[in-house]
Amino acid sequence: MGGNYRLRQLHSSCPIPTINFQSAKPKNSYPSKKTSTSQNNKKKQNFSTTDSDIVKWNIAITTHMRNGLCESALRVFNSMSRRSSVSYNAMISGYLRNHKFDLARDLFDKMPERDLFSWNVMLTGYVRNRDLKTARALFERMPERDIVSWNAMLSGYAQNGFVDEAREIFDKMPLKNGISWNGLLAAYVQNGRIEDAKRLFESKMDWTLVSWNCLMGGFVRKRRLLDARSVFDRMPVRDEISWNTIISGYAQNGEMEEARRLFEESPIQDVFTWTAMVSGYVQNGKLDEARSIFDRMPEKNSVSWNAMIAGYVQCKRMDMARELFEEMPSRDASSWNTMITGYAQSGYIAHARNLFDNMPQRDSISWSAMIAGYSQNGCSEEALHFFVEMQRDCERLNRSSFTCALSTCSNIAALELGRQLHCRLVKAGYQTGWYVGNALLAMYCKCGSIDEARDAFQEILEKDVVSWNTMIHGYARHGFGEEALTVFELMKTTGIRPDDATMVSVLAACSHAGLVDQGSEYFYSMNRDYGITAKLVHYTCMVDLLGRAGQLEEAQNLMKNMPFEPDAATWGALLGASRIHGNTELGEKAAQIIFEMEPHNSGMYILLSKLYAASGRWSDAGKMRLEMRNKGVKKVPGYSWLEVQNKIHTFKVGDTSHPHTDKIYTFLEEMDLKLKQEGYISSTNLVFHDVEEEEKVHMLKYHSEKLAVAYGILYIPAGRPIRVIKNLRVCEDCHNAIKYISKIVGRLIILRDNHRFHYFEGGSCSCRDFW
DNA sequence: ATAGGGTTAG
Repeated sequence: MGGNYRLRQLHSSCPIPTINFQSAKPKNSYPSKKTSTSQNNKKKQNFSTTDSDIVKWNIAITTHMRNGLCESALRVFNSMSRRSSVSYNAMISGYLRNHKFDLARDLFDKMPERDLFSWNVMLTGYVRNRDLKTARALFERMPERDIVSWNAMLSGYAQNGFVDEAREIFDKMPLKNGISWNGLLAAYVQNGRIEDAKRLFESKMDWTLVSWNCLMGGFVRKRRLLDARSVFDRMPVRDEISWNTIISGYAQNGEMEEARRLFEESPIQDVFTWTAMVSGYVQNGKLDEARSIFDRMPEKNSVSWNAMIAGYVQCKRMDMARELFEEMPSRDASSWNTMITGYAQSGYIAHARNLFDNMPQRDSISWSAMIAGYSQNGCSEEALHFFVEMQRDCERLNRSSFTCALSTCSNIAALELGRQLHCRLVKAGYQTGWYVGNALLAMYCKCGSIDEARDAFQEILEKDVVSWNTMIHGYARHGFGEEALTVFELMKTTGIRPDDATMVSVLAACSHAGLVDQGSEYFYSMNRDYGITAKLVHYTCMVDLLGRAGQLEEAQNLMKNMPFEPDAATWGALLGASRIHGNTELGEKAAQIIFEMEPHNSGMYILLSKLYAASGRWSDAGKMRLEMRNKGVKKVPGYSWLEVQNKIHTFKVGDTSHPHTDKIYTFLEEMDLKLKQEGYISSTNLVFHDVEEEEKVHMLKYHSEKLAVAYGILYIPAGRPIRVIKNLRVCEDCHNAIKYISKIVGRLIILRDNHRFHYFEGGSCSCRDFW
């Protein structure tokens, strides 16, 4: 590289022959500060450099570097006959500013005499490069340190989630200033340790305005509005940021009236204030109010446009979103990403792909949006392909792309990839901090590794309500109702208030574990103990709980008497219960109502036709299928997939496209014999009657989950669990067969369907056949 | 002339 070569020359050929400054001077390249003619004359006369000349050249270097012109800066540097350490420092700092880390380090290593500035510049370089280990080593090697060095080290730790290390530095510093105090405060706030932040704040007076804002922002992020407000009220001085923080706090929490009142009271409304209001209304589903504010904004930037677009996207009004997207003056990556997400989640994956291909600059969010889109649309192979490409494309995953990637792993249940991400996350120093812990926890839950989920949960230092909810929900979905309730009891002792989401998980846990009485008790305790008003979703949980336990009468009574109109999910719970307990009449009634609510819900047709088939009403079952065809309802195709050696293998019904198809089918044929010996009978009455008996058996045999399980048994080493994911609910016959298979092959088979986890082991399933 | 911090909207 030219730059390196020239540097080497520079250092090996000292002293450099004096050159004519005038001719080497780049045109218009340095500040036209007045220079006395006498000095210039003197310079010309004896070809020597004065100190004030060096200063001028140094300024030139800095100017070039600030404009991103590293080459020009280097040219100036090379042309100098004498250099001070400032010249070197300016070069090093400039290289770092322009992300040329290696050049900076080379020059630092080669410079003749390093002063405190040089060390501090380099220290910051390592910190910015997030190489805390090397930064610390350099810090220890420094011949002397001043408060700048200490603060740089402190903030390095703080920004990368090493709160305890930051605290260590803070405690060791011989001298602290406002920056040091605020650095530690921000470390706590950014890493979610709001209680520590609060304690620190109370330990001293005379905080700067920024620190007041910082603490208030921390409370807002934790949704502790009362605490945030008390900080706001106690602040000795307020700036725009203080007002904007509290206003957006209220807006994000749906308290729009208070937000509006403060908006009017605020001395200044800037683009932040206005946008906070717009997004507040958007987040509370009040699109018209949001739009009217948006239209009245005196000044908009891309964030404001994006907030409004996101509002339309949320309501799946992609036409309106598109209109604004086309109309906005300058789109940033976020605008594109919002649209991509919107299209992908509305099922327009091709539209999403089109935008993705055409956007000027993709970031990790764009990739994640496509991956999530593909996996939600059942295209897990494309999802995985994009995932691998993303890692290649993004040179460094940042904290939020890690979180996105983790949630992608959760969606497609790619446990191995998730584990790898976990390792890379630790290496990058991101294992703690906002959201990352919860994302890891959720990943392990959804990927079906409840033990690793528990470990991840225990590693979260300051568990928030989301952490607890995720853990409880995870246990519930895995069928570990008792464990879920134990965690819930533990949560109550920590002083974290359960919220309505907690209670959904708790009720679901009772439901999956068949704990009717306990579930009812929890349901009544919601309001009594925690002041939580039961929402429709809680009633639906109760219908599910009672229904599964066979108390269909009670379930119906609850639906009649509850203060809400049942929605499709409520009726769905009743339908599921009717199916389990063979009550065709009730199931039919529920299904009819769901048809009216969701005429294109293919799952319901299939569930109902199975219900008919199960009770031998073949013609009704056939009618359902015909009606489905007439109405143009498309059946969502069933997929199952599993991860083997970092690859996702996807199967659909009767799939023969897999390279190991022959082995899989041979295995299943052999398994068939063994199954029969074990007493398994294929429940052929569960498929449509107008299929020939022989074909029926065939269809059942080749369901996607069976193919995936077979592949797993063949290619996953003995002793390891086989984890299969299905995008729909597991077929009843397959469920039955897999129970037997688990016994015959002596393997643990973990199946995630779109409702819960099934642990097949030794001939039985953790769902106890209720799902 | 060169080095350190933090807060608000998508």
